[in-house]
Amino acid sequence: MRWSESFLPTLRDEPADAEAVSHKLLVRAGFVRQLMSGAYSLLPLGQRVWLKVVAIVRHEMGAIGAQEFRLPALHPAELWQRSGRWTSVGEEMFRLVDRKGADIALGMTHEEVFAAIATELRSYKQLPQIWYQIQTKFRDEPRPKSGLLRVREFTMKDSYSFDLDASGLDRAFQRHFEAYRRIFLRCGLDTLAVEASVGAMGGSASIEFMVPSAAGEDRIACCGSCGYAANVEKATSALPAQSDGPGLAAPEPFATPGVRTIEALARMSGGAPAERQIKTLVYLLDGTPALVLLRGDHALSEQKLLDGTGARELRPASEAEIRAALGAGPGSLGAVGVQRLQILADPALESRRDMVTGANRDDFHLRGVDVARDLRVSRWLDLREVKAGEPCPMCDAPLKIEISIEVGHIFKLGTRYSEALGAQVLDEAGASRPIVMGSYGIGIERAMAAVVERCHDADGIVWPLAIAPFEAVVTVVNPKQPATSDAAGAIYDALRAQGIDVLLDDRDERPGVKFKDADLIGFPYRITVGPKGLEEGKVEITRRKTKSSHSIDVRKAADAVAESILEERSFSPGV
RNA sequence: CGGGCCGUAGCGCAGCCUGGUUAGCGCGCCAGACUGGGGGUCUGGAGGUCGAGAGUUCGAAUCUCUCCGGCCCGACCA
Repeated sequence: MRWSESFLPTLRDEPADAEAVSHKLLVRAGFVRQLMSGAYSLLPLGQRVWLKVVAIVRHEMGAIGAQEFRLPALHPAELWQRSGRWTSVGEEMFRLVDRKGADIALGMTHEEVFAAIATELRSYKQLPQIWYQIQTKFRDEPRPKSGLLRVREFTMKDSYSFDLDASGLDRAFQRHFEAYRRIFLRCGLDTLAVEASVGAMGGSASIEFMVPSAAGEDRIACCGSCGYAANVEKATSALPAQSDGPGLAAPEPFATPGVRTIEALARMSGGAPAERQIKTLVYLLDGTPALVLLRGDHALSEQKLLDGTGARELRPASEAEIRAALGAGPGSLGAVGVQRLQILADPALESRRDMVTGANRDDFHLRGVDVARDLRVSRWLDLREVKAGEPCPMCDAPLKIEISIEVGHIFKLGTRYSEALGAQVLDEAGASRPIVMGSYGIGIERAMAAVVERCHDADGIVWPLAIAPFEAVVTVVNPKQPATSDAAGAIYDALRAQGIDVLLDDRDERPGVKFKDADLIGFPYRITVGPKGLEEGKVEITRRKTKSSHSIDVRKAADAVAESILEERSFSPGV
């Protein structure tokens, strides 16, 4: 392709307000344009990258025996009502009404539709199956942000596995795990596979593929020593055992005027350090109030509370609701003597003695509380959010917390959707069994943006060869001179003849403009053809990644670049 | 949904507080000239419902109200 005949608009200015580096670069270098909040047009350069990522995904999905489908984005409400998600997903689903008055959804994921097709499976002999598609998803995000990283319309590769039993699911899950590793590696992304909350998707286990980046929205806890890694929504840590004194024969109230916080009680004379306090929170779980107990210096993970209780919805109780439930305001709450409410407690409190907690009477606390003796804990649940520096649960090395972008997520779903939609097969014994499903997703545009977040420098994007919009650019320094333009044209033709994805920058621009644009867009190889070099029969080859360049005989340039590119292409990542 | 900010040429912005010629600037764009290895110089030019509507006023980009759109922080998030 000749640049002079193409629409490849680069900009001098960055978009205002944008925070994410990838977004600024993708706009400036002419890959994307915003249409509205959360909806982006891919320009020719963006589409080229998109197609290359998709090609890698297709290749690796094919390699694990997956078959490609193409499902509608328009879904009948009835299908989502059958799984129960018509109501449970809430406002995140785009909904519309057709001319006949029927409720329609724009698909945000396709468990229901694939499960509906899977009802045609009749025999265990037809299993296992892995089905996938690459298709547009619609999610009415409350806050789209950071360019392509969080949008309302995007492309997802979503696949679904169908097996007779849990061990079959384990195999499909493992295959996806390995395929995802390869996909991201081939795209130039080092991902961290982390244990994650299954969230509203349901199921027994899930793993997220995370790319560490400040532009991310998830925090993950990881151990540099043993490799343990988990989303903070799921992560745990080992805590040193606390040794408590014998305490008192019974809890003893004491006045704490004006003390409303853990810190204030820790500072007060006669108070107690945060790790000797019991933090009492009141939450409404699907509308029912419950007490949530944590050590004073620990923070609640709402996702863990959600996952641990199986509640569909949760929110902190209002002050009025707290008063109605416990008879005191926040700051003086405790679980001692509470009979009617469910009490959920974090294991860090187990068998602690001589603790301090609120007395359910304004401006009073209790000391000498013995958890086992004085509290009627309904359930022990891991509720604590891990903090950086706490010991790894596997090896005790200190954990790090990293901000990351979620580029892929794989779920062991189980039979939730197959039962809801009636997808079952007869097993060897002739018994009907619901198909065991898994679901697996990759956000294509988000992966593209994640690559840019990771691969850029002060001058622009540094695309990995495998997904660069072009593998090379031939920059003609003075295209008006027949000698340079002919030499550049010959190199361009020779590269194309060898199957190299090459762009000819034959624009009538100053050299500096072309070099800046080439760096901004991020072509992995640049061949500079100009009068200075040609006087000696030379052209220059520059690697974007290293900014290193060398002169080479003009007749050898095309072959040298082609050879280097073909060699780099053949790179096939291990797992 | 709560908090903050912003809509003026393709992009980035000034002007608004204190209403008053023909609404400006930089980049980009078009024509021409000089130029030609890291966003060059000069000359000439095109391009605007000042987000929309209503109001106040002799007069509104500017003041008031309503609405729409966008960004950032938080909440939320498969």
